[in-house]
Amino acid sequence: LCTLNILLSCFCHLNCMGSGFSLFGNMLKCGYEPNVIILMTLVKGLCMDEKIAEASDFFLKMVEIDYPYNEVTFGTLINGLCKMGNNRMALRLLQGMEKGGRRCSPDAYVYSMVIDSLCKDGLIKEAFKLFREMDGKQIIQDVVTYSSLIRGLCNLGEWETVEKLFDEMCERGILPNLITFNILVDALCKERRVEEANHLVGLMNQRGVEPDMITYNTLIDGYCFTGQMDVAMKIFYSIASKGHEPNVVSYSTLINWFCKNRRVDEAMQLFRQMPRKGLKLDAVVYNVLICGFCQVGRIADAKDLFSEMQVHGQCPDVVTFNALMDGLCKNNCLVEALKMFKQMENSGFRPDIISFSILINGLCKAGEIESAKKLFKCISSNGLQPNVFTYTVLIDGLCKSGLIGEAVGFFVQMEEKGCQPD
RNA sequence: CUGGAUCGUUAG
Repeated sequence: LCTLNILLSCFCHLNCMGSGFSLFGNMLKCGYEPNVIILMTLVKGLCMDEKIAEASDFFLKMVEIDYPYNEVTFGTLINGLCKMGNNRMALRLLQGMEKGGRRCSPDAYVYSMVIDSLCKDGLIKEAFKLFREMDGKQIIQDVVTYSSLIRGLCNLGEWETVEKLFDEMCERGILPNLITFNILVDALCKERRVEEANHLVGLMNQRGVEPDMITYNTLIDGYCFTGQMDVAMKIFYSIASKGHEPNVVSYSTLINWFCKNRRVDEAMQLFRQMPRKGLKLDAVVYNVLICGFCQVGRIADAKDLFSEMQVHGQCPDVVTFNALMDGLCKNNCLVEALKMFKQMENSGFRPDIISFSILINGLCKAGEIESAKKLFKCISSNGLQPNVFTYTVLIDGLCKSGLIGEAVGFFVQMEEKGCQPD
């Protein structure tokens, strides 16, 4: 095991986590019980992503000097795993805590992290299992544990359970805090129940929980979402009287909705106010506007913003490129979109599944079915998986070109690959 | 002084 671990560390050093994982897989197949150390090596390598070399160095030293890893070390690592969406490993590590040479008892922190992560994957049943497991281990759930679960349940629309949990936590003296309320306010808004959300904000005030900028931004987005931009603007302007100042998110929320309603020039006005209010323009605001201009066909303006953001020191990201590529595709500039795809890859940005879907869609709509299929094949070699969107644009393209047989083939394929048609 | 939950942006 020791030898294998060193090898594993080497993979980490070399930034070859793929090899690291296959080694790990082989270890399991050969019947080795991975110990805490092995797992931590693996995790650390993953955690740091770009900083793998340093992380491994550090960890090797930890092992050498029998560094007293503890609940916090575990917490850091489990958190890293969760953030990467690797629930399986996070769970393994959670279970491994008690088994290591130095026994660590899992605490509410690690449990909450994993519960939260499971919830974000919609695995509410698993999350509840852990929640119960805590009871068995006499680990007392706290406000974070409850808030995470509540958020997960909200996302699944399980409101009855939400209410039950909310009451339960109150009864146990675990009082909902600002974040708990913000979660609920947001969930109500996303269900278009904005008035209830607003009412809840009143209620939290009564309970002595002061709304913060996140609360107000959430409401602003909710009112915009339900077509009540006027109400949203009122809230926006009333923020100052509540002792806060609108921040970047407040602005980008409104700008986004002006764009969505094709009111790009008003969006632009708000945008130009931001520096005067001392707000730093971030990549998101730029992305919102670039997308807005593309959607009304003002590609030139979108490109201007693309340059401007770089001048202002904001690095374009995948979203920026995707928005522009989509705009180009939909405005008969397919060739330029493809050029941008190359430019993105050359400047070290990894296209995501959305990039591929956009281009496949563009190719299909331009009648370039063959190229679309070719690009579809490239998806897996980029370490990505086609999703419902990807399949849909391709199937649609095939159908519209009369290639029904091939379309059916992809339909079958998507189901086989566990991608649910919607 | 170390680890956990909440708001805004891109594709059918």
